[in-house]
Amino acid sequence: MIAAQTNVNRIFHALGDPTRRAIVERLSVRGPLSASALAEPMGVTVTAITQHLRVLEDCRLVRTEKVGRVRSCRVEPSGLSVLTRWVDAQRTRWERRLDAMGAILDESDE
Amino acid sequence: MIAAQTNVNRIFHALGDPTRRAIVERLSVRGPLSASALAEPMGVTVTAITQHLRVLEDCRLVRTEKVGRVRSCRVEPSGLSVLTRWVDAQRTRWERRLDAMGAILDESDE
DNA sequence: CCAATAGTGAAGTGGTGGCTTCAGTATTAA
DNA sequence: TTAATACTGAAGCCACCACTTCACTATTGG
Repeated sequence: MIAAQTNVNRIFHALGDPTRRAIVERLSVRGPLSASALAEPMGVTVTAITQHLRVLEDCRLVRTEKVGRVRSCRVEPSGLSVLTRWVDAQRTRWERRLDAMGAILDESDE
Repeated sequence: MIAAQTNVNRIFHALGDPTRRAIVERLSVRGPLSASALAEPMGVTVTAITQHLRVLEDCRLVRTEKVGRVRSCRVEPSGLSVLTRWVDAQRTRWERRLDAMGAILDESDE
């Protein structure tokens, strides 16, 4: 529970940065890419990309693997489910509240 | 398009902050709340809440209305759909890429 | 009217985070 | 072996942002 909470925290924080979101988007379209391949069109240093990759990997949004001297990066699509689960939870709570309000109104009708 | 992009930006940034996410969560469970009612259990000043509310309102995650001297706040559930749309888009792209890879493999099989 | 309540605006502070440079390591190519 | 490539670690810089305090306005209850 608490672990899940902190993971929600980290995922939202991770995707709150445009560059990191761009990395995820890019990895979704083009397949596995190296760090330098990611850096090139983004206008940042490879060092910056490495740092972002660490963040994305920590919250399991991206999986990387070092083969030889190049780090191969790919999305971990299941990582996004944390996001959908959070959104769905909000929706459920919201609807539940509406239902409860409806029940109260019905009651006062009787 | 670009407007949508910047809105995605703002929504992710808005929800990247734990306090703001707590506000959204709390408003989903308990109905409309005042700024001070939001501040009380969060351990922050009412001023801080006001600032957060402005951010949440700017990206249409929350709707507030000042009645008398109290600002009544409620969630705008449609605001979260931007989030689900983004996640779905990533999933679609990812699956499309897998399909394309499959097609290539099929081709080389012939 | 007076006091209490609810919120707002401005300004300042501290911390975090994204980015850079630079100096290094490990791998690959010639 | 030498040179080039691909990345990594450390350290520093700077901008942003969450938060505070303080002074103020607007509303409401006695």
